[in-house]
Amino acid sequence: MHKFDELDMKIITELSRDGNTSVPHLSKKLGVNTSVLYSRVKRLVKKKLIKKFTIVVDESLIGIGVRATMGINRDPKLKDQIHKALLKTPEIVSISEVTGRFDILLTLRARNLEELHTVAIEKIGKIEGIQNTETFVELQKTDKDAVYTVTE
Amino acid sequence: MHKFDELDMKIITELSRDGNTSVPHLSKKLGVNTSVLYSRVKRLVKKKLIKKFTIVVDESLIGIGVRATMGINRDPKLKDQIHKALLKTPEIVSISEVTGRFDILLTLRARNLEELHTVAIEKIGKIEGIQNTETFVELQKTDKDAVYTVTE
DNA sequence: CTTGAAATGAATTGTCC
DNA sequence: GGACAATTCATTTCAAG
Repeated sequence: MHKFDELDMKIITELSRDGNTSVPHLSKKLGVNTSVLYSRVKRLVKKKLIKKFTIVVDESLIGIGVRATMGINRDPKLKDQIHKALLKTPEIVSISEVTGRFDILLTLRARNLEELHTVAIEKIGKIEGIQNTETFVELQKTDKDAVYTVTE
Repeated sequence: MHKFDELDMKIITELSRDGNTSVPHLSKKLGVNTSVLYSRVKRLVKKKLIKKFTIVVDESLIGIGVRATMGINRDPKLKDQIHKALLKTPEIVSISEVTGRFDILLTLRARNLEELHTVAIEKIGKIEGIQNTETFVELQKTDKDAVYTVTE
């Protein structure tokens, strides 16, 4: 995979930090011509290295006070219908099938611990085929800024 | 917290989906005046409900073949220095302190299983005060689009 | 306070080197 | 890939409802 070079990595690193900078501004920062940067960004979007532009929302400001990860074991025969049921649960943010002690790891958000508890017991715990759940309530989270480099 | 209304929620939902739409375009979609939308977006950024604009990168295209979650138990006395050591490990994407069976959940990325294994054993496992680790390799992940609504 | 439109300024595209 | 000119678009401002 030699499709992307160092400049591409710099572009996605910068856009990860601030996806709203204008191309002319970024071109000055990176010391490349604006025309070049326009075609690069367009290419990165076209090749899907940039999947999408988005925003990061501070959910604590709109009443989301609790985030948690939940480990789940399930009946393998009911895999698909469980996945569908999880998709329908609005408090679930992501669903990962994993190796190891659990079959699935979920990321959840809720207004408070009580609501989280209700979701865990009343909604997720009652999905047919879910054998046991274990909840890890997030106390503090640190996200790192992604820095991309050429690796191959 | 009655600071944000339905229009604000629509704005952040749309910008989550596409953080690159122009304000005039969005104003047509939402049926509100551009002037209104300009002041709204500015306010949302100022109030930090929109933490930042960013991009989503498809890491599989640049050689990141494996993602995993790792549960860790640690010596509580060495909490801070462990956190620092984890911050320095480039393969670690996020660090969450949690309740339950583990003290910390990490998100990791690596080029392949071998590299993940090396990071787990040689880097993370050798940090002083880390008592045991358990790795959950991601086989398949589903992320949901966030949809924000007024909740209070 | 809200809307819309006009004026400004900046971003984007295309062309040529 | 780089420079520039032509164009299009976003943004601010202002005036009227």
